[in-house]
Amino acid sequence: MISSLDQPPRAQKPKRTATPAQPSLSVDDIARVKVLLPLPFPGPLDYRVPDDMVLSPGEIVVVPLGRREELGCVWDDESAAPPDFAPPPARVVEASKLRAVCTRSDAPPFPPGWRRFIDWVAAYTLAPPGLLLATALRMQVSPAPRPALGWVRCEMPPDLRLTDSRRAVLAQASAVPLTTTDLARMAGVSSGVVRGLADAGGLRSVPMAPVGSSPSPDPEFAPPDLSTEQTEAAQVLVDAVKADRFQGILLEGVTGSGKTEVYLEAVAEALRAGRQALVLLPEIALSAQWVDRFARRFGTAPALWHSDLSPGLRRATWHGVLSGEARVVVGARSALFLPFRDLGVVVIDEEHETAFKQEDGFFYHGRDMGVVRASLSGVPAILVSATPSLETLANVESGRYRHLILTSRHGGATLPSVTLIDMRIDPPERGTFLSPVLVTAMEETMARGEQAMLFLNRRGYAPLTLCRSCGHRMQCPNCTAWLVEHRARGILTCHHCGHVEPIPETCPSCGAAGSLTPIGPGIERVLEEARARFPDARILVMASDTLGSPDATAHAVHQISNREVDLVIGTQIVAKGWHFPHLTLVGVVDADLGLGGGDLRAAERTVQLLHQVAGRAGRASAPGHVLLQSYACDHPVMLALASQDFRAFMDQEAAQRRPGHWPPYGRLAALIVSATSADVADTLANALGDAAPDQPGIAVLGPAPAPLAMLRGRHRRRLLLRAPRNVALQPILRAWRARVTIPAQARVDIDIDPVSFL
DNA sequence: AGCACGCCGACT
DNA sequence: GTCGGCGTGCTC
Repeated sequence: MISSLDQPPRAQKPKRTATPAQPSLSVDDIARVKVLLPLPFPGPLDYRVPDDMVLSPGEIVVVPLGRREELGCVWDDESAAPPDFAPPPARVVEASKLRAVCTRSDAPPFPPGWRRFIDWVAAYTLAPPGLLLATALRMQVSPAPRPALGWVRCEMPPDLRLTDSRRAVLAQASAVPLTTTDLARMAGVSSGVVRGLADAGGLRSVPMAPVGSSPSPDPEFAPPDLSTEQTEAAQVLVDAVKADRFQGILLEGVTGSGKTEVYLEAVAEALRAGRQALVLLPEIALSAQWVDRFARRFGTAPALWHSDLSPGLRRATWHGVLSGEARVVVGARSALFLPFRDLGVVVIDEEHETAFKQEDGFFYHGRDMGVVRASLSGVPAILVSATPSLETLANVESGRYRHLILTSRHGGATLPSVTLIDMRIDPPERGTFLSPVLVTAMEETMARGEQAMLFLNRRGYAPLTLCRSCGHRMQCPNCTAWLVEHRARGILTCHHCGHVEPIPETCPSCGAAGSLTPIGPGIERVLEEARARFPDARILVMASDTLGSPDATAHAVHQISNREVDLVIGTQIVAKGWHFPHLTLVGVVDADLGLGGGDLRAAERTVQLLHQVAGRAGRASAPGHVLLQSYACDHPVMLALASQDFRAFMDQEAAQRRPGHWPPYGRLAALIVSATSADVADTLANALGDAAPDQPGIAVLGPAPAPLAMLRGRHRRRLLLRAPRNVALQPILRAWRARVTIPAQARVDIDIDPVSFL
């Protein structure tokens, strides 16, 4: 739904040729350059080039600014953003006003594809380009670069005690040094195991070689054993990489169909061509199993990129990407902003995931920007999903993307059966949340020695705490949200701002003692019920707040694969692409949960999430079964899940969105007004409402209090702009914003292509 | 983002 | 009379 796809950004393709640009001579015969500073300016500033200096775009320079000096990046004379949404040109500063560049750094320049991407994203999202440069510069800065140590295999001391975890570590260790973290992650154990093994003499420590000299992934290391269907799809992807031009390709395949193995062939082709590959994952939690698969295919681990890399590794990876020596990067959406020198392919795995949408400070969609990144580099973008987003399907339908489909599960496994449990007919006993039908199925599954999973996308014990005497509801002081009880920790907490308070003895409103009652189930409460019903079952809880680190997640996954667990109870995190071979039953505790709230994409999202959860069942030989507890069994979402006819469901969604020009058949932008005072927020929101654009075809909704009217102590109001697809929103939004004065205490954030309506 | 300038309250 | 609060405004 982004205009790049209407008008693919022209891949100005003097790629692979580092054009040492001529410093442009202006009419007044003074050499000037544009320099982008890491500051929230509307664009780059002009500087004079000293006579004895030659500068090329992308180079890092020090320039004077006011009475201080700043680091900046020599910028291109022309914005790479298409004219329909590029910012208006800045007025030219008189030659006599120009100040001279101080010094030029020897650091390698930022590549042209990267610069075009920064320009494009800034123009598209209405973010100051300097702030994007600022994040890029921050990425490479490391306060404490310390020489990392890695572990390699060595001769075993004869008295070494071997445990299962230690064996797993040894199986991953080789002559290639791996850091403690990576080794633990790959083995699915905690880093303590690695340390313990090393202390016992089972591993030898060597200084890590710099990233550049680590072995490149070898495209011929272990070619996969693919089915006919997979081979055909892989060939198309390989050809697309060979073709070396932009092309959008949707790789759709049922859960367990081996999509990863297929797109890794595109990565292999990029490697053969001596180029780089970027694989975007929605959340890095997926990376442990992913890295494992990658290493089996290519003989070495890829470079990882996510927010909590150690500073040293981050810096090394950043420079490896810039020098071209880091060949494959797998990362979260921020990896888009790495300065790839010679990108050969971009893969966006789980493209339907809303986790790709960044809405923190500045707003962009990682999936869409991934496509733009590929497009600006003139290379294919491969979007991968079992349940593609409506946006991507619309691009397929209109012929902008090519469509590859994998219809069968890999290795002969069959898709799970999906059955609805009508909670109006088979309700759970009073005070419990599992229907007798589900309980029976769980008993039978575990009796067969197979694993079961319960899914509930709600952390904590209960989502609402209510006083039975006066009806008071425990609410967050900073947000328009209920406080969620976490019984294990004895607290009430807000899932939006992190506010924590102890569970009070008496009602804070009427003072009644023992009257506070938990309402509704959270995952802890389901655990309590499961423990009571299955006292002998080995139960594992998987929730983002109980797992904490990637290490802990990997360990949990390992336990499940190893059959150390009978029952898994989890939130959203269990829906990721995990492969659990012994899991045959999935019970969804509250299938209706995501449907409330009036969100445009609530239905689509629920189908995608629940289908993804269902896909965890029956991935090996034993068939899988999925039971959905619902009070709305005739809802289109439930019918789609039961029939597994997603195409019909998506067609229906499309038919609902098309007439009103809702995405992907129209464009949306949200203006989020926020201020510490409700008055200031209201005044500004109303002023924006009065100054709203008045053009045929363009609708403005609001201002209205944001669904979370107060968040982290700030009052929020929203306005929504809707326009037909062929209208670029950016000029309209720029003009709109310029018509009002934004007081210093308030902020207006612009969210182009909003996904969440919070 | 910094760092100015600028215009109103309690201090040597 | 000055030191200093942080409210607008500029930086090529």
